[in-house]
Amino acid sequence: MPYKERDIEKQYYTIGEVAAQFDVAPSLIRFWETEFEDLKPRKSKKGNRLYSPQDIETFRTIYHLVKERGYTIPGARDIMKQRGPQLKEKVDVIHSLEKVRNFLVQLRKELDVAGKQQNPAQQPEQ
Amino acid sequence: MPYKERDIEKQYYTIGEVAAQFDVAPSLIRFWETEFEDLKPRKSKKGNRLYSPQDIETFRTIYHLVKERGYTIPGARDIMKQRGPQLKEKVDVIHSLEKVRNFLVQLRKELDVAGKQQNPAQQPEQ
DNA sequence: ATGTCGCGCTCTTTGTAGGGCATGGGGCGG
DNA sequence: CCGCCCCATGCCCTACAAAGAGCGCGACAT
Repeated sequence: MPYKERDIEKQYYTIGEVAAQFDVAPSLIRFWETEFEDLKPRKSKKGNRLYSPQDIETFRTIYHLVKERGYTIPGARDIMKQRGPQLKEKVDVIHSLEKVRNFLVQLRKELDVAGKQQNPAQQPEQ
Repeated sequence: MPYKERDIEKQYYTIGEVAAQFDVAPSLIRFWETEFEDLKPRKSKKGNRLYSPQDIETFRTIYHLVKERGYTIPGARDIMKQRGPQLKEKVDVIHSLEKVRNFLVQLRKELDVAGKQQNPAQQPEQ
């Protein structure tokens, strides 16, 4: 397993928060809910979707397959059935690396403010 | 004469033969030719496509990715650039790590120039 | 031999069904 | 009133298929 990060995670997110986090439209999240069995968030009494951190992970996996790897929706469904656990670890690793990257970017900002004179390092992409 | 000529003929397949072998329409093979750089068969003087065994292998790979694994065409193109589906996923991780490493190397350079600061960086949030 | 007819295969260009969402309307609740 | 709910419908590309035209080769007659 990838290392466990000590995040203070909210228990539930609204669809708007999830949409903002991944920069997608809420309609896309609702649409994927009709396409992927695994993406079934809780709902409040009123009917609003309540996304747990686990739901976010599921969404992230789908997002990775469809938007970053180029699977069709049926193709992504198959992969999630067959190689779900293995795949999840890879996605976790990539996500952890992205967090580290964000941290480093922030760290450099602080160092720039403190030192501020030399040419800034090129920021890693992706 | 029959021996030699038959041998030469077997070096190449027509589009109809390839289509029959994979049970697809010739139009699909031509379309994929416009989408995948690697699928460029020789052409006769007349302009007819001549598929070598290597071309057949290339087509088989594309067929596998698009029809059996469920990749989109852009997704399959990306995979084709690599040297194998499993390798590709490893390469993703390695590539990410290399980017982070390059960033860190550059960051260390900056720290050498800037000298030591006691400004404690915060843990990455999230 | 040689015209020529037709058939099968190919070519390129143009048409199109459906996948993958987005948008708009009407309603509700905090 | 803003944000979310649920539909229904709209709509733009992707991923091919169909249409229309041309070549070449065998058969058959000349």
